[in-house]
Amino acid sequence: MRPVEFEITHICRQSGARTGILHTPHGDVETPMFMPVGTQATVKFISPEELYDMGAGVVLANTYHLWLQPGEDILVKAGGVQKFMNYHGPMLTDSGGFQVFSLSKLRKIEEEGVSFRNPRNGDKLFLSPEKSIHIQNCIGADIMMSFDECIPYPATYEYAKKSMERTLRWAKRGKDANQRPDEQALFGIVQGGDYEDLRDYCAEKLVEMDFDGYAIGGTSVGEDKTTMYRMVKWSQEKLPFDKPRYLMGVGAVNDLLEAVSLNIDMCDCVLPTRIARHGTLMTSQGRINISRPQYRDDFATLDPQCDCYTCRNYSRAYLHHLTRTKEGFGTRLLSIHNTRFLLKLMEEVRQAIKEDRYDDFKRETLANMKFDERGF
RNA sequence: GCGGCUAUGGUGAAGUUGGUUAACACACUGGAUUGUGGCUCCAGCACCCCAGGGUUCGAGUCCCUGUAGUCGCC
Repeated sequence: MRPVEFEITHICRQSGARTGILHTPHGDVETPMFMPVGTQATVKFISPEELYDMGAGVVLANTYHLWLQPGEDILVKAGGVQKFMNYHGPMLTDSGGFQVFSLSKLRKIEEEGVSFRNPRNGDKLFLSPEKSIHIQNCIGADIMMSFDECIPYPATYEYAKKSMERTLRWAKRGKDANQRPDEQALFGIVQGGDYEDLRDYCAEKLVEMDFDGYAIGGTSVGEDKTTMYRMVKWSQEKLPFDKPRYLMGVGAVNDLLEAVSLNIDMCDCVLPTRIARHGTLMTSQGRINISRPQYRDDFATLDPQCDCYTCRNYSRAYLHHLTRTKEGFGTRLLSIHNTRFLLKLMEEVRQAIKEDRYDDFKRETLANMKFDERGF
């Protein structure tokens, strides 16, 4: 018995997309799903109670950030991240691989691991597959991620190949280092840039190592949509059908809908919470920047089709006012809305799959939302 | 009434011995944001320096008059 088991519940006769249930030590969640990101053991501005209320399932936390602060020893003393932050649903930790890519200019990637500087204070840091898994064991989330290298786009074939092969070796080392394989699942991550044979090979080798699930990494790093969807497609062709597939870092509406068509079961993204902090909202009629002057005296509901706490209780004019005055409550209300918006979108996705009309749903949803090519 | 001081965009204000595209900040208006450095980043925003006249090759910068504000005195 694995710590995390995946059960496919329906395959859409129209699209081939699937619904499933992810069974975790902290409860079952339906897929396809969107996972809110709580980097520092909190989804910024949203309480655990609010997360339950809006139907959140898996919540992410970040190995890199929790390692630096408060430190993995504190997580152990707390009895794991769920107890620490009082969120009792399933959780997943990213390995820190992406942070090495995104936060640090001064880094040196070697076979043993990655040396880099803490961009905040200049401290010398070193992260390796073993160390990442050790910290993730301390954090204690239901699902852990392999420590991988996320390469930029574009990358040469030679570099993408070299990096992908190293990511495979790191995946093996991380798997061997896992001290709690019966309590915490571990996912492998497919890399390989935008090269079909590399993605294909990487997936095949990861499957030989037999992970609990498989993720697709190295996307949303500056490539265009067509390239990204190709990368996803190439990555998952060799993946076992009955294992969960996780597309990392994707949260634009059109990307989520396309990912589901490609049999992706899980996605996570900072997008809804990050853009909320800057006043941008996703609604059923398209994107809104609530700070614009036109909303000053707009007393309508933010999104009449949304059932979130914000839309049930507050007007656009009030949200505009809170945003202009930089009140923290405004940030909370906008973050709640955007997060619920994507969770609800995925509820509708699952319903459409179960009713064998996912292609129709995707087409109509994109038409109604009038998002631009970015998809939000 | 007399004397001094000041007068630059929506706001606070830089503007060197008069010399080119009027600093900076805030506000404002757009935009960005995809495995999170929350309160960020990028861009735009004074056809003109209270009004009028003068000196000068050239004036926000010098001179005169007016106006407004401000302080002091009667």
